[in-house]
Amino acid sequence: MPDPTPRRLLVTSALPYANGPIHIGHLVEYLQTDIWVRFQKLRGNRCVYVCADDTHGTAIMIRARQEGRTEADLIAAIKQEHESDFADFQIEFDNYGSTHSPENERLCGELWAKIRAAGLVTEKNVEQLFDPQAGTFLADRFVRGTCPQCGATDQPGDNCSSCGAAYTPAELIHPRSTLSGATPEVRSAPHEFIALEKLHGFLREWVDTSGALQNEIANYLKGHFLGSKDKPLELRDWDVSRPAPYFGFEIPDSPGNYWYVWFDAPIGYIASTQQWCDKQGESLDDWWRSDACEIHHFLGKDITYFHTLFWPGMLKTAGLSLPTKVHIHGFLTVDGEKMSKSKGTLVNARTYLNHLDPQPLRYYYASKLSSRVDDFDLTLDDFVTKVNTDLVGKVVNLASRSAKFVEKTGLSAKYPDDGGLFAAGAAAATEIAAAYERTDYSQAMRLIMALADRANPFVEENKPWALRKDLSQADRVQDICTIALNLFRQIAIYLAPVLPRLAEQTGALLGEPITRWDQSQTPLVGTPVNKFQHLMQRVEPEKVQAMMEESLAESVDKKAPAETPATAGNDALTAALAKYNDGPEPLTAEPLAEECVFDDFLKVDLRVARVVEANHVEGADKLLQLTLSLGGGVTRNVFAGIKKAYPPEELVGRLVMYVANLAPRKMKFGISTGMVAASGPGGEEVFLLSPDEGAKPGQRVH
RNA sequence: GGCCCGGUAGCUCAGUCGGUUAGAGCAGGGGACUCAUAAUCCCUUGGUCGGGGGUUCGAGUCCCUCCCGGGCUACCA
Repeated sequence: MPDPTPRRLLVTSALPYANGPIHIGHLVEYLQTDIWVRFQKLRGNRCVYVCADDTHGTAIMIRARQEGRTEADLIAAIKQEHESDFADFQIEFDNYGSTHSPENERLCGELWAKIRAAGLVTEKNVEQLFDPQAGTFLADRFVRGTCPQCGATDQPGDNCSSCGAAYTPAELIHPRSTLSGATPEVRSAPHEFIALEKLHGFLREWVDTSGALQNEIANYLKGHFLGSKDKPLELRDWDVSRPAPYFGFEIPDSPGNYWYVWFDAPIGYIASTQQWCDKQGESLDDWWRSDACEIHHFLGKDITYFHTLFWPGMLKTAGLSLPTKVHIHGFLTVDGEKMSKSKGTLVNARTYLNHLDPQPLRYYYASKLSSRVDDFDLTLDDFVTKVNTDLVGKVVNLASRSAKFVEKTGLSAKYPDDGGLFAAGAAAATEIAAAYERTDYSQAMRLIMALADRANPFVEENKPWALRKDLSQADRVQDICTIALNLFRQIAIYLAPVLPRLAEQTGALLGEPITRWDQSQTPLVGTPVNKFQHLMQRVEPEKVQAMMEESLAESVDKKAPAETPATAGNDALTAALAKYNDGPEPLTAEPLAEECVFDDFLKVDLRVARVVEANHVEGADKLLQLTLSLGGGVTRNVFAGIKKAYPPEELVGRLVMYVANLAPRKMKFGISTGMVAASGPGGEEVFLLSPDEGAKPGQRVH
């Protein structure tokens, strides 16, 4: 049952920022959207899914600078990563663009002109901190200093994490730029503002009556920004420009000023549509200036503000279509906690893919997502059991237990009496479709699994494996498997938006591709059945474990270099570091080794040992021969390359660090058993390690 | 502090307009089966629906209040 008249739908996901990789939190949104888009296409609707990288702003500019490359270079590389991550998660965009595109620049200019013509633009001077060393204005988060209220040091530029006071970065005592460590100065520059308050009436009307927003979102907007009807709040002017230098588009009628990233980002939706239109020979007006086209935005609750006030305001002023629906989702937690880099729970898409197939995550998210703004939890144990039980145990099992019995005969010519199972499944299509339509995927998944729960007992009761032994029952076996496979196929169709690969494989198995929702209404009969192949692998807990470990390892790797500039933020630490002024050469010469686990460390048996003899070695330039005591009369013979740094007589009696279980090594002058630990590049610069007073020979170091 | 969302079985969650003995899946226990990726099927244990009060013939559901968790926001509603 397709919709009576095909709808035209333009669908967007929020634009990921070109400053980092896609992680499993982002994926909630792209998977939610992709499932919806696939559902719409399966239903026969005309649906176009556009997205783009969000590339502008100070953060990108700074990062490019730090990495010594151009912004264009940086954002091109990130875009490639993003696109391959999405593709490998089976997220299919009709167009994936960039906000740094000619189409976007042109459209920004067009919208800007309309907004200016409507009299909404005002100019005001803004005092902002300027980093004289980096030569750039500083966003609040690039400034840290001492809280003017409570005196806590190293606080962010907008509010104090200690006492909660709110202030401007200019009010900080001892402010410092986190970019250069320099003391910023206050500079004044003209900024362009959009007077949103002039659209107050329109926005209130839209929030109240358009039906585009979830209830809780409408409440939130009224509570925080619009105010109640009898007690309206004033909408603040929106600062939409940034002075140079800024990576973005220069405002044509305000030279030296650039559009703020949040001005050009949503316009990126239109620009991406434009690119798609150009490729398809379509007209942009049919998508952005047509009542016949629905516009659906999917985004996270963190950016509600931009998409539900500014964006409709901009669209309205520019004479473009308003969003039909803004689908706002909550955040992902992992094992009940906020995702955290340091805990490794903020798993990158690529890290996931290194260990697991995308379909389990697609299904798991679907089974948890509703049309509400609630957060939901990725419970790792639950993830494993749910996916394995539902998809492998129930759904795929239907095919895998019946397909091979009909490999030779194919499906029965006529659909047999199944006691109404297929018809009941067909009837469920309406309810399942309605759940998908309102993005209540968890409900859809429950309804679909209920079908699988009815199909398996059918196979159980009819025992094709037993009947098969009786040749006279061959037709009956074929009938039973025809039913089982059709029930399976019906489920695969319903799951196709979530599990596109399974749908493809099902199409291949039964010789008819799954392309339309209404294929669920008619059983397949009289067609051959291909050789059955595994349709899905179960999720092994060990792989999930390995993924989490890799994720944790990544977060540790990245932390070390990132912390170097970040120390500029901490007064006491900065002072301490300055006092000792240790240079970077040793670390540079020999970077930190790959992480190992404690068990790895334990493999090395480090012991305290006493040097009881130390002798020159005849004919050796660098070596001394040492006899080490581990106490209790246990001694070891070691050749150590420390001759140029230590005269033997100075060594006798002292304690050293001894690598006790190193495999003995035959040398020109004898066998060396283990080694003495020392640092330094070698030659005269060798520094033996010794334990503090009190250590005893033979003690293990750990 | 304000606002919003939650609290239902060990876990993850359904529960329509207030309507009979509160449901599912997983986990636990017992059994069956052996076609299927140790998959499947049948039976089964388990809940003062966060506490208290109220409205009602009847409350998981509506109202008040308190407690707990999460989110947003911040001296402004």
